[in-house]
Amino acid sequence: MSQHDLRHRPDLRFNAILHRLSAFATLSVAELQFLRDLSRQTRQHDPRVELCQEGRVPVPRILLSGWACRQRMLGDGRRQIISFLLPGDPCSLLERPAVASHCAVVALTTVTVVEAKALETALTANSTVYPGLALAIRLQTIQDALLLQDQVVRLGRQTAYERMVHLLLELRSRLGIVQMVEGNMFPMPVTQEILADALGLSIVHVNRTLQQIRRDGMLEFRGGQVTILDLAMMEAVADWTPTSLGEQALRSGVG
Amino acid sequence: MSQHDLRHRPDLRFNAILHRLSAFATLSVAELQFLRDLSRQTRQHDPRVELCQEGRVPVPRILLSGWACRQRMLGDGRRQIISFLLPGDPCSLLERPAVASHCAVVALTTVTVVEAKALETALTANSTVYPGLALAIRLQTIQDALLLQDQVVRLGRQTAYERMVHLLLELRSRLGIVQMVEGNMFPMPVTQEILADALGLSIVHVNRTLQQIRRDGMLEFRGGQVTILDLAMMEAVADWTPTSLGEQALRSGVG
DNA sequence: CGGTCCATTGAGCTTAGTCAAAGAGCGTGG
DNA sequence: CCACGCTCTTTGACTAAGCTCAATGGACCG
Repeated sequence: MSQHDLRHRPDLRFNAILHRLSAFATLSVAELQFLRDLSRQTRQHDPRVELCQEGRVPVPRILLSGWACRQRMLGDGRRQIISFLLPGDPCSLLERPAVASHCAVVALTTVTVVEAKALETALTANSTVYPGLALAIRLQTIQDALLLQDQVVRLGRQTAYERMVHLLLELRSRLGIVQMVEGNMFPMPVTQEILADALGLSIVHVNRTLQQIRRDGMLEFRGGQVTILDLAMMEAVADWTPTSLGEQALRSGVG
Repeated sequence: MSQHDLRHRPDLRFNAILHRLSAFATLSVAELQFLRDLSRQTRQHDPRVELCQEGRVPVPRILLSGWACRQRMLGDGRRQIISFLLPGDPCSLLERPAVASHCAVVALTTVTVVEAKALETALTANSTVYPGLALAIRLQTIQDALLLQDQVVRLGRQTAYERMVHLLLELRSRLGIVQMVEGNMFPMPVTQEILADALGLSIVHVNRTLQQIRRDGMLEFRGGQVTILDLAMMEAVADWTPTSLGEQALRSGVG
């Protein structure tokens, strides 16, 4: 299968960062050029590689392609995925060492990352040089906090079925920003074990829940691709609100 | 009973803000005076009052006494408490409207709050006037993010028993910063329903879990006061790490 | 004294977890 | 080309954590 071709064409990979950041602020020509220069130096990592180790001083990066996650391990091996990092997402960029080092960032698929040290120094040294980038990164951080609140609600007060649907809606929404949703399809390159660790469920239960959702005609899930069949039903099931992602709130909060 | 006397003596109430902020940064005499002036104007609210409504433009405040929480409601009435706000905690201070308006802030007890608009303007206008306060507030925000990660791990991967112990350790640790832990006792002025909504459990199960913890000799819980009896056992049960609160990480991240 | 709010208890049920085994898909090497 | 091993998905049977419903008891208050 070649469903990943699109995501691995270099120009479109770069688009992930571009789309993500320009979704949050209007970027000047100079800023776009800066990002372009930045993304010349990419590095690849295999699945399971720790991009940031828990307790280590973090290196600022931006994810170009592939999926990663922030995660925490309990003493006996239980894992909780705090959040997913999708193409275009910065990772420990302009974060205090304290926050970044508090949980590990791990590649879930093969990932391409950009070293963003230059961006970080440019922004901390003089915040007026790239005002658009500064704003975009700040809003990105806010988005992050909102998603974390959603995660808490999911884990605390939603059933397995609702959790799964809600997470899929979140991923669809976020992938849409970086143009990775085509029609009602989007890539989903993770195993059911990973979904289990994100949703606080067992692998077996994730499997059965997904089957139920498919049987109810809400979506298809084959070959690493999700196809939404009944968006309205999914939104009703998951108690989804458009502001759940914070897009509208973000825009209104800027002006 | 008069176990709340201490917390209602004005000078000690003020100490909450003082303790909280000076735990994160060394404050100058001018900064201390600024806080003192700020806390002249206090306002009281009853339990269940919404300090910030979901979707409204938030007013920057600091909690002087009493407990509050950030919460989100689902369409059918289910409630999830995102985080507890304790004395000394700022509430939508220097937060983007987007984040603050995404969930409601509700008083859990009678609360005294300080309007912190003046602090916010002072910090945004010129960040060099009160460098200590600016740093303290920034670190406070970081602390918040770390606690949210802890909450995700609790809800996602810990049992009811572990969750409860872990939350109690978190509260003890946070109350310690504002000098509200005396020996191994601290105030716990919330109902079991509130604990349930914070921990993603039912009221009944919270009740049984607390009983089990008491029976196991880890703590006592009477008259709105918790007494820790076996801290080591609690830390072992909850997989507690000293950096869980981020205190150490915070300090190391500053220098 | 009745009312209200909260804690507690019991019984039965449901959701989700565990254990174990069987397919399915894929890459590799013979 | 096929067999093997690996990883991931799927299924069944059973278990257990936690929920719901319903009732009781205790404390406080007007």
